[in-house]
Amino acid sequence: MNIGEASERSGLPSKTIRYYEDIGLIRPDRGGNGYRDYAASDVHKLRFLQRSRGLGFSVEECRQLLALYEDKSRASADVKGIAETKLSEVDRKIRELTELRHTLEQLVHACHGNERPDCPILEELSDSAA
Amino acid sequence: MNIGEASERSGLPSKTIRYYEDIGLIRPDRGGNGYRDYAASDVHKLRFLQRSRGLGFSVEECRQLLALYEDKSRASADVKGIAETKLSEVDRKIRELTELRHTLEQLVHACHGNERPDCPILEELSDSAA
DNA sequence: ATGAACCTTCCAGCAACTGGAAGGTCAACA
DNA sequence: TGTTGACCTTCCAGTTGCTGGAAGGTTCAT
Repeated sequence: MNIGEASERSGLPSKTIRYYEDIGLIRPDRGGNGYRDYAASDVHKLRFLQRSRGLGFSVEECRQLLALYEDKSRASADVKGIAETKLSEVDRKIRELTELRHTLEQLVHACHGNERPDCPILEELSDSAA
Repeated sequence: MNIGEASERSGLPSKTIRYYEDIGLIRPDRGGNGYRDYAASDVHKLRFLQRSRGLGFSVEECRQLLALYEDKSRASADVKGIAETKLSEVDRKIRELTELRHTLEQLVHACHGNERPDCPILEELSDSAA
């Protein structure tokens, strides 16, 4: 498929997809006309990139995460170690988002309809974080 | 407190803290010597920024989130609307991270000790995502 | 065969830092 | 009291991760 369809299916702008090719994250085929030709597996990777970038992983971290799925020759111990590291990062992010969610929910429910003279939620948020 | 201590307490590099001042996210006092002087509430905001940036919110989104806590004059309906929007973003991020967590866990448990000829987890990940 | 809607490369600009130079401040210690 | 070292200051340049636009080639429907 062409880049436009890959863009639509992955949720990434074509510009970003070309950029990801520039920096070596994906390597689509090329048709005789010079157009990029994306396989379904490329779209999978792109969607994966779209989500993991949105979740605050750097491009280099995404490269590592992608490598976990792609690398078929690397020693398993390496893969397992990296996966475990990423796993604990993901857990931390989930915890932090859950705290943020709690805070926002309180804000929606508690601070409505009146002029808050001093909203205590910032305090609470800071206290609840390590 | 000086910027070094604020940095240590918030987990943000001094450079980043000065940058956040440049773009108007925080406004610490200045001592007679020209040094920035951070209050505890500044550190709260910095820690909040540190975490929400790490969770994939843009600086502008962080500015909005901070404003939710700081703004004491804005109409409640606005605050509530913004908070609800952010709440659904946070929920989506939590869902996505939970999926990613599941995937990584499978990778740690299932793909150990052998040369995987073809790891099916990338497929699964892509299928499970909207 | 011509126009719209694609695609290509290249280059410039923006967002969000990050590093380094050049220099001022402060606390301690010979 | 001076001077050393760890702070702090501003400023400017570089990096990352895109993003927009120009200039031009391809495809397809009318």
